[in-house]
Amino acid sequence: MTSSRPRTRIQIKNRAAILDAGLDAFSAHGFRGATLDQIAETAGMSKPNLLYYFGGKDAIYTALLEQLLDTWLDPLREIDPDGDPVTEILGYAQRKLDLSRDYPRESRLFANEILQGAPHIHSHLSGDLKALVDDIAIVIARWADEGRIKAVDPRHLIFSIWSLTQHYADFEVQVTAVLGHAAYFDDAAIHLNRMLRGALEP
Amino acid sequence: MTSSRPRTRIQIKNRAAILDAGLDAFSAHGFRGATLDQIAETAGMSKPNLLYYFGGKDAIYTALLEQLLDTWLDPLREIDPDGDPVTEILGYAQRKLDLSRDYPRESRLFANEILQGAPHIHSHLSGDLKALVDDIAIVIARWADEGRIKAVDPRHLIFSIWSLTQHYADFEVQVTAVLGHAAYFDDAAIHLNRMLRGALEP
DNA sequence: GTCTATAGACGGATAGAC
DNA sequence: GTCTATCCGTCTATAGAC
Repeated sequence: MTSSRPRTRIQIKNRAAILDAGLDAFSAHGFRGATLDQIAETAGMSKPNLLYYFGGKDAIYTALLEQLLDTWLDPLREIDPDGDPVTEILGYAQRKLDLSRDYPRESRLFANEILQGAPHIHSHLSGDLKALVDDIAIVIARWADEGRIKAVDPRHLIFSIWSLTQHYADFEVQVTAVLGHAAYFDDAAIHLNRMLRGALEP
Repeated sequence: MTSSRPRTRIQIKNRAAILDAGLDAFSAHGFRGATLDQIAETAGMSKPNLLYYFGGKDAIYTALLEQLLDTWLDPLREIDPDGDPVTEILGYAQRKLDLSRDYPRESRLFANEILQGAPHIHSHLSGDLKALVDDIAIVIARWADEGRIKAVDPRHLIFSIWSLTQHYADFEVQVTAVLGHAAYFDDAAIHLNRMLRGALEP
């Protein structure tokens, strides 16, 4: 454990408020662009009080990233090697799209971190993430070999699903501006389903 | 004109050095995360000297964005409404992928700006960009109506091409970490070609 | 055109009273 | 646990010599 466990109700409540405010700030401005003043104000407490709960700016950011990485890859782990290939891949894409709709701030936090060179999580990318992708890539390659989906580069297919789905959270401002309205996730789901089906079904 | 034209050779050279250094900094850290010290050092001059050429941090950033927006949409404008639909769309995707390969910093500059809410270019998105996408969407819709490509949501197809191609510049660190190597653009081109062909050909 | 020096605001973090 | 006051470093930008 890097930090002591919260015990009292007020500790739990304040830590949660800080993390939520931090997510607002870091996802909107990146690590260097966010300020403790801003986070403290959003969380409804003074800056020294905020620093009573977290050792510093870095500690808040790190806690958010760890929390995120812990759950961000779950949809990928849920792919069933024994399931129907098209169903499994489309289901994965849908779960990722759901994440973009339900947790856009988390998506943008992650995007900011990667965009700026992933200084805090580089080892995670070439460690856990690479290992997991390698595993799934074997499954997808087998499906292609068996002719159950079209020939496809497994890793680039995964990149495609990441980019297609995360785009709706990370570039939300642009999507909304171009469409002229904000409620686009149902249309996006239909579109992605059709596109991926066309690209994958033999 | 918002700024006086550079005249002497040394002015041209210094302004170019500043813009290049600014592109480095802003694309890597976002607007608020980048510093003038960093830009001045990369450009090889003192901070006051840098400010002799540009009015301030904002002026450098704005100049970079204007320069970028001016050329960023050219590949989209090159789509020929009278050409072969699949060829035109795949050609567009390839041109966008070339941009990600040849101008990754510009892609990340744009991504940072959008990710952080597009404060400097919001009017451009709902103005010029929306108008251009609306035009192309009509062409793509006609192609679909004529049965020359599969039924597809034109605007979401454009989003898909943007996300698929820009991902290779914006998430370069992650792509490299997962693949274990850096020279992936040829593979990406083959993959995108196959995927889009499968998704589009009737 | 380029520099040193510095103003003035803001950033993260701490001291110490309550 | 929470606050006010404050330290100190960094940031953008300017003054003014050369």
